[in-house]
Amino acid sequence: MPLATLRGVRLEKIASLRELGLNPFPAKSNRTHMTAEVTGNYDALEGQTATVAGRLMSWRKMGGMAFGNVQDQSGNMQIALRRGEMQGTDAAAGTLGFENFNLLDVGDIVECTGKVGKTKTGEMSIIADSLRILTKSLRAFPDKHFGIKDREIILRKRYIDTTVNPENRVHFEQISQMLFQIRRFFNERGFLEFNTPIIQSQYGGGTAKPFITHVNALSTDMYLAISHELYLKRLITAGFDKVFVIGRHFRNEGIDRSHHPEFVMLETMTAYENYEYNMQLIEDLFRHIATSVFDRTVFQVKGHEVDFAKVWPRVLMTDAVLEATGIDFKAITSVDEANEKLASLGINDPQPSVGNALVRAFEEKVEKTLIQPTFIYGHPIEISPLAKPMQSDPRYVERFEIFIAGMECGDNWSEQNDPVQLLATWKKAFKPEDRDEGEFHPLDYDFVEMLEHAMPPTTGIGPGLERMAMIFTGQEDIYDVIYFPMMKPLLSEVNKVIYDVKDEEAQNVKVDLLLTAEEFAAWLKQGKLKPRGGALALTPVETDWEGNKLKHYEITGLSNGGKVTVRGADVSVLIAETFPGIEVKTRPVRKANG
RNA sequence: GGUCGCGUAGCUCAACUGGCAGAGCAAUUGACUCUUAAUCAAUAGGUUGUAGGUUCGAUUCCUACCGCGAUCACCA
Repeated sequence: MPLATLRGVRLEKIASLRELGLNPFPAKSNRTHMTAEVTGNYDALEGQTATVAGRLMSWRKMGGMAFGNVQDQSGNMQIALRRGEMQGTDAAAGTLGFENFNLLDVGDIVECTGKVGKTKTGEMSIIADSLRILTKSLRAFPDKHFGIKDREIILRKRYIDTTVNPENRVHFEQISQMLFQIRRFFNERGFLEFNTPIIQSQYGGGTAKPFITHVNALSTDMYLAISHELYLKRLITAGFDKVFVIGRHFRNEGIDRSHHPEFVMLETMTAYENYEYNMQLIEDLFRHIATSVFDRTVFQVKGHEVDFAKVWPRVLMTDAVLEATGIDFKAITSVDEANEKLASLGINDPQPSVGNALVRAFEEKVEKTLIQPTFIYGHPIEISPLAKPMQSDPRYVERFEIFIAGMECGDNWSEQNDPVQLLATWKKAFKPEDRDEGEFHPLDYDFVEMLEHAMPPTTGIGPGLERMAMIFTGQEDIYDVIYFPMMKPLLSEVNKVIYDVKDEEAQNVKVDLLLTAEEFAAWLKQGKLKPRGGALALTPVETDWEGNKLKHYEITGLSNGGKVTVRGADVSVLIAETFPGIEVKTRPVRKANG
C-alpha cells in the first residue's frame, strides 16, 4: 500500500477515536513507573498497581487476549490485556476498550495501568486494568525484525533507528554521560566553565576555513567559531586562572569518517602551568572517563586493544621521526636538505621550511603507527605560532599532540604570551590572499592588545569530543557519534504529495543550482531568479584543474534560497543590468582544487 | 572538488544475456483467551530516485541531474 494510503488509514482511525469521545493527543500521562523500575523491582512490586507509558513496539492479538510491548527510555516490558477483565472504551476516563483495539497501531504512544504480574510463560507484565492512547502515530515504523538498514534514513531520521534498534541508543547515552563526567572532572579541580561566542567578528585560534555569516543589526559579516581559545585567554588575563569551554566549532572543510564541519571540542586554559601539566591533566581525564562512564580501562579501537590505565609515553617529534626513518631533523639546517631527505622517503612534496618537512615526515611515517595513547611533543615553531619556544631549542615549541589508534586526539601547548613576539610571528605568517582560505587567520589586534595587559604563563588542551566518543564507544564513523549529522536538505517526493507542497515552494528546499551563462541569462529574463533581499553576494571561484584554470561564479541571495553557480562568464555586469537597485557584494577570489 | 559504487512497495530483499516487476514483514477483512519475529485464511499495495536517449521492448544499456556511500585531496 502506498505510504499516503497507509497514512490515510491512520487518519481515519484518529477520526474514529474522536467519534468515540477520545482525544488522540491528550496532554498528560498518569505514568507511575518506568518499565525498568517494574522489571528491576519485580518482587517488591508484584501484585501492586502500576502505570507504564511509552511506545507500543509490538502487538499480538488473539481473540480475547492481547499482548504488547511498551518501550520507554529505561527499557521495554510486556503488557497483557484480557477481554472482560479491563475497562471498556470510556470517554470520561479516556480509556480504549478491547472492543476498539483495531484503532491501535504499533508505533502509538500508549499508557497501560494494571497489576504487576507474570503471564503463564513467566514473563513479567502489566496485567492491564485499562489502556489509554497518549499519542496516535500517523506513520508506520519499519519492520521490527529487519529493522532499518538504509544508511541515509538512519542518518536523516535517527529517531527511527534508535527507536526500532534500541541498542543503537546506548552509545548516545554514554556520550551524554561523558559530557557529565568531563564537567565533573574539571569542576572538581577548580575549573570554571564559560560560554564563549560562536559568532565572532574575527576567527582565530587555529587555521581553518571559516563559515561566514552576516549580522543584520550590525550590518557586518562575521564568522562562526573555528576555535574558542582566544576568548579563554582573555578570561585568563581577567584573572580566571582555570577555565574551560565545551565549545561548538565550525570548519568549512572536508567531510569524512573522522571530520564533520560542526564539532565539539573541550578547550581548557590553566594559568601558571606549562604543557607538562597538561599531559598529566589529559591522561587523568581519559582515565576518569574510562572508569566513571564505562567502568573499565581497556577499549577496542579500530581493531586494536588500547589500555588507558598505562602511563602514556612522551616522545619528541624529532625522536619519533628519527626512530621510524633514521633521519634526524634536528641536525638538518637547510630547507633543501630537508626536502632531499623527504624525497628519500618517497615524499615528493617540497616543504617551505625544515619544520614543515619534519611534520610532513611525521604524518606520513609515524602518525598511523601510534596505537597506544602517546604524547608527541616539541613541534616546529613554523607551524605553531601561538606556542612558546622550548628553552632547550627555540626551533621547537612547548606543544604536544595526543595520538590514539593512529588518530590525533588533542592538540595542546604552552601559550605564547609575549605580545611583541606573537605579533611578529603572525605578521610573518600572514598573507592577505590566504584570508578565508584556511591558511592563516586574520591578524587580531584586539587580542594582541589584551596580551599587552599581561597574560600570565598559561597552557591549554583541546581534545575533540567526537573523536574521544569514537574511541570510547567503539564507533568508527564520526556520523555515528553525532546524533544529527550534517546532511543535504531533501524533501521527498512522497512528502511533497502528502503535504501538498507546490514546486515553487519545494525549490526553496533545494539548495544549489548549476547553470551555464546562457541559462542564467534566460532564467533572469524569465524572472525565475530574483534577489531575496537588498544585497547579493558574488564569489568568483578559480579552479585549477590539471593546469587549466577555470573560473565560475557563485551567487547567494537569489530566490531559490541557495547558491547559484554560473559557469563560463563574468555575471556581475548582467546582474547589475537586470537589477539596477541591488547591492552586489563581491567577495575575494576563492581558489579551489580541480 | 576528483574518481568509483549504489538508489525496486512503508521496511528488508528478489528479478539470469534487455523480454509479463516478485516475496516476507507492515496494512485491510475474517478466525483465535498466554503470545513474544504469535498462527491461519483472504484482499489490496509499484511512474523501479528524476529528466532525457538508444531499442519492437529498458529495473537492466547510454547521458545529465538529485541523494547516499566508499576513496583521494584539504583539514582536526
